[in-house]
Amino acid sequence: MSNPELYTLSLGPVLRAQRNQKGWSQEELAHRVGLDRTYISLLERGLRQPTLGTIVKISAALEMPPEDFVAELGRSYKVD
Amino acid sequence: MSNPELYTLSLGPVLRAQRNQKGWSQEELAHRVGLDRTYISLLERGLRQPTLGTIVKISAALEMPPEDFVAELGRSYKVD
DNA sequence: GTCCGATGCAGACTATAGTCCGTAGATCAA
DNA sequence: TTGATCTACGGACTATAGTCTGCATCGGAC
Repeated sequence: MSNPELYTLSLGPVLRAQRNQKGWSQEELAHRVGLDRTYISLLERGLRQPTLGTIVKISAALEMPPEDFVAELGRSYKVD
Repeated sequence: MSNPELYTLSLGPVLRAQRNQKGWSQEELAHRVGLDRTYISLLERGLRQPTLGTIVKISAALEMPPEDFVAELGRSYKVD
């Protein structure tokens, strides 16, 4: 896990795509999920690794199964 | 999210079941995943909320798709 | 009885998730 | 041009993920 900017790269784009599809701003999504607006920004840019609970809350707000996020992440995840 | 001991309840048992199925001790799993033994114990007892990266690493060690963990979690997760 | 591998658990610690300010630049409408 | 909305980003902060050490307990082997 040497480069924290690489191994969450896929989550951000998926999150952003889903959010845009709903036509929501980062602020609107943040409000619906109960997170901070700047944190959504961090997630979309792949600068934060959310906890499982956060993923579940976000996906609930987006009406998207949480497994989809994880499936995306797993796809680009490199172990060392 | 008032009670942190409740909303991760399902992950622990799943993790423990998978580990036992492999016939591994907590220490052996911890070593394979690259985590601390006591932390595996905390996870199995539902006292910690792992990050996505941690889930992916654990499921990789268990040769189990990470989506399965999340599916289990989502099933018992309560919003508020 | 003792020994040993496995687990629970406590405390003190470090790393990072997540919050809360504020500012700046881009875009678009009036 | 001005104003409004959206997003990137910084800094300082709080909450919690994850480590490390050590000790207690429980079973099973002997």
